[in-house]
Amino acid sequence: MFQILVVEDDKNTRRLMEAVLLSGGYQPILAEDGVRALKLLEQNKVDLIIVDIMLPKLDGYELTRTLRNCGDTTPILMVTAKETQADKREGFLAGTDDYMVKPVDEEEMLWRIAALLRRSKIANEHRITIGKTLLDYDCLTVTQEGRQEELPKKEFLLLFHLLSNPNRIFTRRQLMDEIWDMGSETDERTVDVHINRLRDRFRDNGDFEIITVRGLGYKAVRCSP
Amino acid sequence: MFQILVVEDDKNTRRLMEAVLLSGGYQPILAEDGVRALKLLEQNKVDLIIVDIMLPKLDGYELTRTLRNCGDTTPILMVTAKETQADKREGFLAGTDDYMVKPVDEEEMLWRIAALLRRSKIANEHRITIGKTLLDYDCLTVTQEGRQEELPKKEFLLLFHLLSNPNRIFTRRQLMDEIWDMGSETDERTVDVHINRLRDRFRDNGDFEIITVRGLGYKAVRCSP
DNA sequence: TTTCCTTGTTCATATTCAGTTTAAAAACAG
DNA sequence: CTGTTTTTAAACTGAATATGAACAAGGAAA
Repeated sequence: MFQILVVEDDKNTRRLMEAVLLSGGYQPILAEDGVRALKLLEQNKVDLIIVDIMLPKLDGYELTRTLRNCGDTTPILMVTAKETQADKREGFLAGTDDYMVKPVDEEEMLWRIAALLRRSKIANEHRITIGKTLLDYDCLTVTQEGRQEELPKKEFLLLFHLLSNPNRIFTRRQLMDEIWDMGSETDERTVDVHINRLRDRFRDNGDFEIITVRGLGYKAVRCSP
Repeated sequence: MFQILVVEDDKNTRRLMEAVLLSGGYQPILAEDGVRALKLLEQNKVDLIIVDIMLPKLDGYELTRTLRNCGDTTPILMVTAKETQADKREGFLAGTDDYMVKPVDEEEMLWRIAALLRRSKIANEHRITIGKTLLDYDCLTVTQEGRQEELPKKEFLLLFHLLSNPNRIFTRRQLMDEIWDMGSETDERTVDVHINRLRDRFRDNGDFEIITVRGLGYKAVRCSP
C-alpha cells in the first residue's frame, strides 16, 4: 500500500529491511545502488526512501542532494554504519529527514517511518475509524455498529482514499491516478458514478458524508454529531 | 524568524537550550511545565516544540497527545533522559516527530530541528495564516476560530491571491489573468462582484480587509489589532 | 457449457448552482 | 453639481454534476 524504496548495497541487509517493512505493512522496493534507485523512482510512486550512505556509483549523500535539487521532497531516512557527527552533519545538510545508526532497532525504524509518513501528510493506516464506522483496508470491509459489509474493490478504495484525508479535495484526475491506473484513459464521469453508489450505500450513515466541490472534485467530511 | 517552544522543568537545561537555540538563530520561548506550555502555545505563533517527558502537571506524552488530538500539527521533538525502547515507543505513538536521548549533541539537535522545520514548511506552503484566520489551499476552506467554511472556487482563489501579497494593489486585469484565464474576455465588473461577496462573508472578521483603490483595483490589508 | 450474478463503465437525461451579467443605487473626485 | 467609478441586489445561464438505466466483462454456480 505504501511503497518504500530501500537503497542498500549489502544483500543481507536488504533482505532484512524487506522483511521488516513487510511486517510493518509496507511495500518495499529494493535498489542496490544510487543510479538504480533513481530509475526506480521514475517508474514507481514512492512514499518514502531509506538510504544507506556507502553505495556503489552514487552514494547516499549524492542521491539525496540530487533529489532535493530536483525539487523532490519525498521523505528520506538515512540508515548507515557511519556514526560520526561529521557524517550526520553531511546527511542532514544534503537534505535527509532522519538519520539512524546501524545496527538499528527494527521497531524504532518502523516508528520513525510512521512519523515521517504522518508528517508528509501521507496517511498510513490500514484501518480508519470514523465515529461508529470502521474501514478495513486488508478485508475491503466496512463495519457499522457490528454490521460488516464487503464493498466492491473500486468503491472501497475510493472511499478509503477520501476518508484517509478528510476535508481535503481530490480532483477526479487525482482519484483516477490513485485508484485506477496512472494515466488511465477511462472517462472521468466514472468517478461520479462510483461516488453516487457510495452515497447510496451510506446515505444514513451519520458519520461522514461525501461532498461535491463544483469545478474541482470531491471530499469526505466528518458529520457533526 | 522561527519561534521554538522549549518545555523543560530543569532550569539549567532550559538555560542551555535557550543558548543553543539562540546560537542557531531561533527565538526560544521557555515553559517549565505542560500546562504553562499550552498557555504559551495559545499566545504565540510557535513553529516547533521541544519537549521533555518528565514534567510537572502534564507530562511530555500527555502534552503531545493533547495537541495531536486537537488537530495541532506543530512539529515536536522529544529530548529526554528516558532511553528505553518502551519510552521511545510511547513517544512516537503519542505523535512526536523525533526523539533524542539526553545528553544530546547540541549540533545534531540543531540539524534535526532544521530538518523538521524544512519538512513542515513544505507541508504548509499551501496555507496562509492571518491572525486567527487560516486559508487552506488544498481544501478551499477558511477557518476562523475553529469555524471552518468552504468558499466557492473563484472566491477562494481571489482571496488567496490577495492575501498572499498583502498591501499590494492588483488591478482587475491582473486578477482576471491570474484567477480567470489569461486574456479572459469576461467583464471586469465580475471581479467587483466577487470582491463584494468576499466582503459580505468576512465583514466582521477583524484580521484583514479588502480595500478599494479607486481607479486602480483592490488590495488586502491586515487589520491593526 | 450455459446461466446468472457481481462489478465496472458508458451513455442519456434531469437538475443545480457558481459564475456572470445587468441595472439601479451609492460613493467619490474634480 | 456633474460625470465617473464602485457597490449592491437580483435575475440569468450554461457548464458541471446527479441519476437511472443499459451494457460489457468477468467469475461462480449449475
